[in-house]
Amino acid sequence: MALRHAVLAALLDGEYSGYQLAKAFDVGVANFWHALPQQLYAELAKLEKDGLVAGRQVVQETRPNKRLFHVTDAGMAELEQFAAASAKPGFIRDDLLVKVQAADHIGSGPVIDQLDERAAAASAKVELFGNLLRQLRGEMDEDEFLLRGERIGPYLTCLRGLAFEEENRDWCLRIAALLRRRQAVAVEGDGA
Amino acid sequence: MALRHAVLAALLDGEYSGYQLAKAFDVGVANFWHALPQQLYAELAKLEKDGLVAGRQVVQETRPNKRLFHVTDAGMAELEQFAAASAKPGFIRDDLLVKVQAADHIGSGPVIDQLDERAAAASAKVELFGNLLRQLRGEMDEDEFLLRGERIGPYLTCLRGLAFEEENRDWCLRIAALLRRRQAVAVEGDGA
DNA sequence: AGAGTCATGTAAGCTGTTACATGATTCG
DNA sequence: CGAATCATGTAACAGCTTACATGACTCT
Repeated sequence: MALRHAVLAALLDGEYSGYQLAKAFDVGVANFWHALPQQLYAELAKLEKDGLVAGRQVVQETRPNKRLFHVTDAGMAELEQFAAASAKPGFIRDDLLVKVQAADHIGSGPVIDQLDERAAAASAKVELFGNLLRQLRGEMDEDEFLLRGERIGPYLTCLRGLAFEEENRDWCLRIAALLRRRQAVAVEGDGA
Repeated sequence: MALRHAVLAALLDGEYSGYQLAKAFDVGVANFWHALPQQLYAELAKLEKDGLVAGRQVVQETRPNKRLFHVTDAGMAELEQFAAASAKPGFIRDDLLVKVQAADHIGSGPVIDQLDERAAAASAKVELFGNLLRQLRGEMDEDEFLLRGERIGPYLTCLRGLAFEEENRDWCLRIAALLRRRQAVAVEGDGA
């Protein structure tokens, strides 16, 4: 059970519909977990069946009706139990790393392009996370907020996401530049 | 197909048995992908059936016989095609982040312990990766090696792994310290 | 008029994890 | 003499991704 607890943790911030959760777990944000809408609808159904979340129907006029979910007492207990259990280490698993690993045995051109793309995507996320952090802490400065803020969970995971994307961006740019320089060196070598 | 290409990329460095690959893809190293032994044996069987790798039997006297695999021409073509296809972004997916996200709604004690553990594990990996990098570049200094070294793929992915684990360690230590301070502040508040 | 958003799912297939199974050798 | 290493798998299950399906409303 993996997504299960991520959904419960997300619902701590208030009531959300499947659709709203889907946006939060989407490519754009995904500061502490990632999942597709289908998975979320399925997981919410299971969570409700197990009594860990409860939903209430909200009738809308100009929009389709929706169901807003919140965590039940049983859900809180489940989360607490999860938090106490030992966590397995999280791993990097990234296609782009595989390509870089192979880059000197295959054509590095396409890999360089993808490093550039990824760097741009990472930059965008850095900015996004920066904005999100500013929004979460509001008027307070960071130290003050972290010590006395009421809901710091999302802020902390967002900090991790920010650091991750910054590293990502820097690494991609560095490796792209390097592979380009190596291409140039290889051509020189051919000429001599 | 995900693991598939990771295995092909790993086999670019030479011949490996399933067992040896399993160690490389294990918790300890896993600088660009992670997988369990069972998965690797299964994947190698599939890759061989598809003609992307070929194995040769090595008879040993004091040890069980083993099969060493290498990438075929078809395998290289497959890798090249993979490298050209656009990569989907890699996501963070980590139990510990979920726990931190929920930390201010549940008991933060167990979470703090796990942050400490994770920081220690990350430190160990930082050292491991540092050694690996030194070993890979040998006598050369880094810039020289990166520009003119023959096989830099593993070095580059290891750099990414190193940066990731350093971030991981720093974040865990920072958050653990913070949550402890908040516990102290909360107690003060109760007393007042 | 077409694209995007709101809103919710089903079904099939692929990938990854957990548990189980075996057996000799080497190291402490 | 017990634990770890070498060496290879099978079987069952859980989790994730891709493709498909529907329909009204809003913005450009």
